[in-house]
Amino acid sequence: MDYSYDEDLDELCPVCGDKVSGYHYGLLTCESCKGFFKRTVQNNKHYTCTESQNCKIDKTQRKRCPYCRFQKCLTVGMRLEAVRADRMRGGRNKFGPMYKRDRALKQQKKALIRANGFKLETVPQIVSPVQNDYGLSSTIHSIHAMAKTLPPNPAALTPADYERGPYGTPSLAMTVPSHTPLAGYHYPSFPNRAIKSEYPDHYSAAHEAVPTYAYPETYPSSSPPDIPEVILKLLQLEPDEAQVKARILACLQQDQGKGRHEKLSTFGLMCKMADQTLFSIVEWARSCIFFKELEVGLGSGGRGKPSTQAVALTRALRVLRSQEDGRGNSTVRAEPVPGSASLPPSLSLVDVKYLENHTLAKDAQEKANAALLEYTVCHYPHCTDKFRQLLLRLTEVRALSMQAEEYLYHKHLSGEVPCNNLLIEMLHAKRT
DNA sequence: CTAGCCTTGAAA
DNA sequence: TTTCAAGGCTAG
Repeated sequence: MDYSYDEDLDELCPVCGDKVSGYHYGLLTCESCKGFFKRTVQNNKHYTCTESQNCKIDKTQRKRCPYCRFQKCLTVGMRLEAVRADRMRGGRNKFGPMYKRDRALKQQKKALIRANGFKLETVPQIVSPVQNDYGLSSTIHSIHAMAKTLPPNPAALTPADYERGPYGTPSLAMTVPSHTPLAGYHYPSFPNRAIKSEYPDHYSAAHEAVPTYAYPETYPSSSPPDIPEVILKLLQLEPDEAQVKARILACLQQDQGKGRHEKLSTFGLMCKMADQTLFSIVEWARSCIFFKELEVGLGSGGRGKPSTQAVALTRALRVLRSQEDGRGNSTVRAEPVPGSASLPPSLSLVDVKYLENHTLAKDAQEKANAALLEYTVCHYPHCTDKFRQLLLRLTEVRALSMQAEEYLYHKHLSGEVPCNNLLIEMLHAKRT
């Protein structure tokens, strides 16, 4: 959904734009499209388009081309199987829980918009009006643990998924349908999308060879996946914690093995560890889905100063590259800040407003936030404040981070931080 | 055939 | 008992 529009937009029928009268056959539609869809499916109607099958469907023209209207019904996600073959009236069907969740999601979004006085896309700025370093990263980290406890297959939900228990076993009570969906309707526009009915058809010729429904795979706004795709992708890229730990340990042992005379203080050791952790973060950023598309030119935009954090990260990346070049020295050799560098995408969420490609970066932030919101609404339906709470944790983390930064800087000034420390390089870059 | 209003009835 | 998304009815 596009959050930048007014919330009233939610009240418009996705087929014709008329006023929505409730959930019908899978999503919020107007009364007329509900009726149209019902008539079409119940009576197994097949229309033809006299034009080129792409007629505009709006409130005034929806009567003109039933073919394109029905096509649009399917495209936006109206469900053939919600039309009952037995014509049973009343009651609830298996879509109930889905409607409920969709409603909750919409409400949460609205509440959020209202509560903050502005639109969701600007939410990142509540978190930190000054800087957004690793905002996305920390967000992902904070939910990583939660995600791990979830069932392994979070593919897009269909109503059938609501009927399964938390461990994938169908719950007995739900396996017998109270109403029979209308089977056998086949709409030629989506030949590849035909799926088999999940239920036996008690009423029509039982177990026909090809009892097919057809509808597009997309299910806009009404059936958010268990775990949003964005989050899944990010999770795939999450560095393996054990690996990171092992690397840090190896690095420390390597130093130890060199038989250095000055033994590192605890603080010194921690700096080393932080340094290595920083590498992991930069590495993560380099492969992160959002950043891959971004190409950021520093200093060439003539649009204010480049992000100092970006500069710092540029250094980090150059150091990383020099390591990769095979000289194998794990000691940091920071290079001078380049006047103009092609920044890998990794840095773009850092300080969106200074980046050339800030539209993409903003978009990434929006996506991440939307995904997080969706996730929290789905998985913490009873904790309506979860999303905000998580965002608040981020502010706390940032506050801590800034304290640590101050501390580190003072330590550095008094000469207590080991030289060749990437951390300090970044600190310098930030402060210049 | 359309679309607004009415009736139903299982789930919440 | 209330809800609300199914199906039904019917004037236009």
